[in-house]
Amino acid sequence: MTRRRLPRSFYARAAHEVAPDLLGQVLVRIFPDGARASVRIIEVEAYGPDDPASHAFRGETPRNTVMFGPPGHLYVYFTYGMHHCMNVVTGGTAEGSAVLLRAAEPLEGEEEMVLRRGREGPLDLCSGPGRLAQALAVDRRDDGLDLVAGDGLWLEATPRPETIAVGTRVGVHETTRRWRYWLDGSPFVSRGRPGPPTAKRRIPRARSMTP
DNA sequence: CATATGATCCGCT
DNA sequence: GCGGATCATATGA
Repeated sequence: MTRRRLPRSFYARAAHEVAPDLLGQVLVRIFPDGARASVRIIEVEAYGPDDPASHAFRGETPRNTVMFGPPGHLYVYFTYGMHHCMNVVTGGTAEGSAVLLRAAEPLEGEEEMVLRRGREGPLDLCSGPGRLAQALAVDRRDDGLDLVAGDGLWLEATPRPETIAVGTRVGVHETTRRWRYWLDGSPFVSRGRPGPPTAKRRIPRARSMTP
């Protein structure tokens, strides 16, 4: 199967527009040792400008510098003393918006991911932001990585996915911005369970975003 | 400096 | 469902 890599223009839109379009897209990882893995994006969350839940809300700091750079780069942060989380920078340069990758479905290289995770079973490999980063061996060395022009990690375009569910973000008590999106009914969603979806939509993917 | 906290995960109950 | 692990980061003294 031949797929096109997502172009910079895909990322250069508002986070809450990019987020649902990321669902179903394939994230490809080439590990430092050359092994390959790929996963299908199942769940994401958008973080925009003027968003109190965003790491960028209080301005640029050494940690979130990448968020204020050009779109299409990876923002990786370390949290809870033991987990890494990966984000895709969106919007315009210096806007400070991004989409958190929360869960995915293993496609290729499951053996590699089992090794990195120390756990078996496809449901336990990438179902959660910390798990996903660990399965793909992503850490702060990957902070700032270019998803469009770099090698090692990139996203490939796929046909439009099934129904998208929408809900509130994990750990964010706010009902106005329902910026958590996942593929409805997928068993690969993370266990940060905010309850049932508050809406289901069929979001047509822009023609330029599909092969 | 000191301290509070977190876009989490896991094991146990 | 709950609490512990474990530390970078941000903030205030």
